[in-house]
Amino acid sequence: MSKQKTVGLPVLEPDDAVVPCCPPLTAAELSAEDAERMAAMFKALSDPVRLRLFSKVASHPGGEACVCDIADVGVSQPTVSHHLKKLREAGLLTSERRGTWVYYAVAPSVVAAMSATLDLRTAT
Amino acid sequence: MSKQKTVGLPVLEPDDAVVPCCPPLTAAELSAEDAERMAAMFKALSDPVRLRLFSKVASHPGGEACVCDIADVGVSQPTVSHHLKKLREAGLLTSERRGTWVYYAVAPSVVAAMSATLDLRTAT
DNA sequence: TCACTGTTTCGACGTCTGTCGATGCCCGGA
DNA sequence: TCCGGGCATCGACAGACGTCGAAACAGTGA
Repeated sequence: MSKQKTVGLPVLEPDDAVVPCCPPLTAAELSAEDAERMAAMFKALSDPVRLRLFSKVASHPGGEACVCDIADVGVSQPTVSHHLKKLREAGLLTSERRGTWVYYAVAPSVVAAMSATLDLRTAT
Repeated sequence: MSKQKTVGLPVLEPDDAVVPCCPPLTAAELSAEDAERMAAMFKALSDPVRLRLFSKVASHPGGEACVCDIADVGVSQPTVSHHLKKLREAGLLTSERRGTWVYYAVAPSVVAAMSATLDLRTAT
């Protein structure tokens, strides 16, 4: 819980992350743990500012963008950084520092999992 | 802020509802208004209890269930009712009273729209 | 080395949200 | 008509969340 000040940016290891959690909601009742995990992902997108930030990253060529390119969403930069951190912690974005700038990119597998979870195709 | 219309709760007409809001997040930046609307839908699923309730309804045969069948999620009944109301207001569920019991059903179009919004297939 | 810029972290504040018990409304059965 | 059960609403409270300014950190260029 306490990432002190040792590393600049952990970037969230792919195998330690949030990935495998998403049976379709129609398949069976979610367990309490799965519900907790899924809710955290939806919560990450439950804020307009975060949604716009995510959209800006996702719609950028290559699915990645510099903070400086997306920071204009009507709130202060500390707030932007705060929201990007939330998206990172939810596993929806990854970050990478390249010289002066930090680039954020979508984590396709996690987003695809969310989409699949909402897939209602079950009975035909 | 901007919550003034309060939708009595009458089942939410299909054409007056929350439906058409969801371009894929990769297609273009969300406008502030669209972001607001989408965020509201994600927020409805951003709570573990709501997610379990929704899952219970969605996984029931026919995609509908009586409140009495799904109310066991570890919180009090007023709380269950409160969460179902939230899901209803977000357009994800519809409710219908049948005699003594109230049945909730998923609104497939709205859920499908959310799923489509998260679809990352775009650039290739 | 220093100065400058981009980004994150910190601390604080007001608001929103989930939760509960108590209460009220609606319906079916006696 | 009254009673009883299912569900919604009300009012209140603690905790979480979004927001900001100030400050710290990281890299570049001179």
